[in-house]
Amino acid sequence: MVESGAVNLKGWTDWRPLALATPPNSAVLAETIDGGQAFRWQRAADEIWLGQWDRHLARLRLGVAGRLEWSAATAGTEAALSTYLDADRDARELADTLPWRSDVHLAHCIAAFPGLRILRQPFGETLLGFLCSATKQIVQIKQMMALLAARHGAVIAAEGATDVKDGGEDARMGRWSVPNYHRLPTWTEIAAVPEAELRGCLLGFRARYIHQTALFIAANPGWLEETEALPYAEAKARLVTLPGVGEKVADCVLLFGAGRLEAFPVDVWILKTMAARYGLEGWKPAQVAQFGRAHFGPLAGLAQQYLFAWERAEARRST
DNA sequence: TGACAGGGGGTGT
DNA sequence: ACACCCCCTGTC
Repeated sequence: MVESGAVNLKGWTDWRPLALATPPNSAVLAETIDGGQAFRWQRAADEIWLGQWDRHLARLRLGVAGRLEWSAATAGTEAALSTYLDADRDARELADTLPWRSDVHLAHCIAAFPGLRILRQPFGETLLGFLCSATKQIVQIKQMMALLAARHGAVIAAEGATDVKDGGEDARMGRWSVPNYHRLPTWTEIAAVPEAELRGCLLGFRARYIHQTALFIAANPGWLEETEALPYAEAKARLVTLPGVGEKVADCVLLFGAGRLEAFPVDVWILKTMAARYGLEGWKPAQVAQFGRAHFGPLAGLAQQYLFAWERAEARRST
């Protein structure tokens, strides 16, 4: 347990507007931050989201006139949030460059989720999240991340606000302590954690992959940063050399953690929807990925996210 | 209320 | 193709 560097904070800043050319509605906001790109957002109250990334702790809500508003408990979070949400780019303009004019289904997906964004998360954290993702649903991945942070990540904040309940494991264990917020462990920190303890964070067989990846990254300083800076194809080629990282995970890391919108992750959902909607029955994941990049173009990853959001909504409707 | 299957956003062999 | 882990969810 890492306890050094604790910062006691007085509380949250006032709510302030975050300028977005195309703000999301409530459902699109949820889909953006809690729809499978990121795994560290939770509903703190009705229509208020609490999220963590890097050393930041922030809240989001939709205010009057549908304005997105933020409040932070950490320093420097406004600029970091702007980067995280890729706020300088207009989601509608980006979507408009997709080939929706010749693709009716894509047009429906875009219309259904106006303002959907691709996040720009910290690269290392994104890698950790998607190493956890194999055959796991979002709710389970979020549990793994919460446990990794609570047990092995440095404390980033301790605050006594009453509008946010569970800061992590402490509350679940019924202790009296004020909830602390922890950042995710760095790769160097993970490298120092025995694999058995990682398993204790519900990682299952992923513990071995994460442990070995951590050892490699710790032994090769700068490797992650160099990888993030490389062109898409080279960065992906490097990522897939890590244990537990295949094509799908590498594409997710580059799409959601490096702003490489040409990355087109193909999971079982996309495989199914592409088969059904684009007549690709029997195609293999690599073939569907090639089709996706060719059909959707340089922002194929954004198209993928619209299709994914549509399928998730469809699945919810049928239950 | 509690046990019991079934299946899960992949990767490696 | 199948093992890898084991938690979540729905069901009886």
